[in-house]
Amino acid sequence: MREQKKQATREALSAAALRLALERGPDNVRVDDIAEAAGVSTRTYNNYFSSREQAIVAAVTGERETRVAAAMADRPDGVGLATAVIEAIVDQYTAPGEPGRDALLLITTRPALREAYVDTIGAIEHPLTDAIAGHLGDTDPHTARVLAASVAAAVRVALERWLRTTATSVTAGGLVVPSGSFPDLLRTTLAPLAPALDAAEQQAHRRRHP
Amino acid sequence: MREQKKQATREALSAAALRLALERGPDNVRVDDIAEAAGVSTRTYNNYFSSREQAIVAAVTGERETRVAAAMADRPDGVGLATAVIEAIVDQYTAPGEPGRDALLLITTRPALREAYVDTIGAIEHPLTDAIAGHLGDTDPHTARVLAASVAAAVRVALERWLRTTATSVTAGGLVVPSGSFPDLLRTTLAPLAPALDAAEQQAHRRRHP
DNA sequence: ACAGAAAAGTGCGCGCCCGCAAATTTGCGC
DNA sequence: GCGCAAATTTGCGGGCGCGCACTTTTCTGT
Repeated sequence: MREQKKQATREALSAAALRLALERGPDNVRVDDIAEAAGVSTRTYNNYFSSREQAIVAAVTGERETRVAAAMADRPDGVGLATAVIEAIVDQYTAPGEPGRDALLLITTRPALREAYVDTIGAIEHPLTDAIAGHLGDTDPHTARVLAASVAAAVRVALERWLRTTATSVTAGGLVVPSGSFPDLLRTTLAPLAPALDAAEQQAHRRRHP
Repeated sequence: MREQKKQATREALSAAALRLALERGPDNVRVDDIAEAAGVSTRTYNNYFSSREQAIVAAVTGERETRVAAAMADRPDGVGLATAVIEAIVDQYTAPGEPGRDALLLITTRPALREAYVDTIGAIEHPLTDAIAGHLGDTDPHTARVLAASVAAAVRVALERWLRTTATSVTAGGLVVPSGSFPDLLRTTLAPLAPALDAAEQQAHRRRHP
């Protein structure tokens, strides 16, 4: 029950942060406002988030770790590791849909928020490590960790590229007009890592059937 | 000449930061002290570094980008890409030697400094990207970028592991007693990425000789 | 139900970060 | 050398981040 309340507070804080940022623009939101809107003290706010940007993007990226873990768990063991990983990640960026469209627009527009958003990608490393380790048979968790970190790095590269190209293509209509879908970009970006994932998988297989 | 003076100021600042941190311990160094020691205003200090930690670790990691670029340039084209990259990186962590031994001890001891130190690894991405792109023939800079980012991520993983294991093995004598050499750990950690580097190299080769 | 422990929230205070605009220094053409 | 433009430095002011000690809330065992 403690845990529940904690998550509730955290969510209230990031929700308030996002709402206020959308209403007045991020630069016109004081930390005090966010804390007050969530009904906690400023100090408590800082116990949850160490920057305004973090609080705002958390409203969008909150349960990504869970979602990644679920997406990996959904892939049956039959499919190759590389495909499983790549498609699990692509899933993350196809589902979001409507609710946070203007939120994403806000984030991708302001440099400070963009940076904070990109930084959140690191959060997928842990679930990815576990999932990959599972596929590899837990024989070498070290390899799983390296591969997960590499995948996260590649996703970051894809995001940066996408943000850079779309930064100039945000039209007056207020809608993002990406030059190509982000899922495609993700697949292209992750492709160079497939050989590494395949090799690890094969080696694990070899180790299981010597 | 402007550029010279700027670099001089930067170096003076990080040198002062490191010296003071070593003398009094990092927590007893005010930003004002660093600025004063370097003969500039506090505000100028903040134009160069956005945190005390950054200034301190910069004294050790300053020209890493240059060194990585040089190490990659030294490898002849004959050697495989994977080997070239791995050995170029290993070079970075075998050469340092004496001058900053106590500095490194300080950095690896304090959590805040450790984090800042680990964060500096991202700086190798750019030179690595260029070098890899060179080896791949500039046909697909995107792939080079992804591979460089992955390598950097792997190095970060190696560092984190090394820091974690050595954190508990710092003895009363004040000397680090790593459980195995860091270069070996680096090679092991980077190994899973070799297939990806090889595959990219082969593909580039195929593209050059269709 | 109650006492004590453990954890979350809070007020205070210090120092740091950084935008802004004015002052100073540097670079360049004459 | 001189003066102008560009770049760098600086002081100021506001807001933020966080350690610390303390209060309040929640959990646990009896």
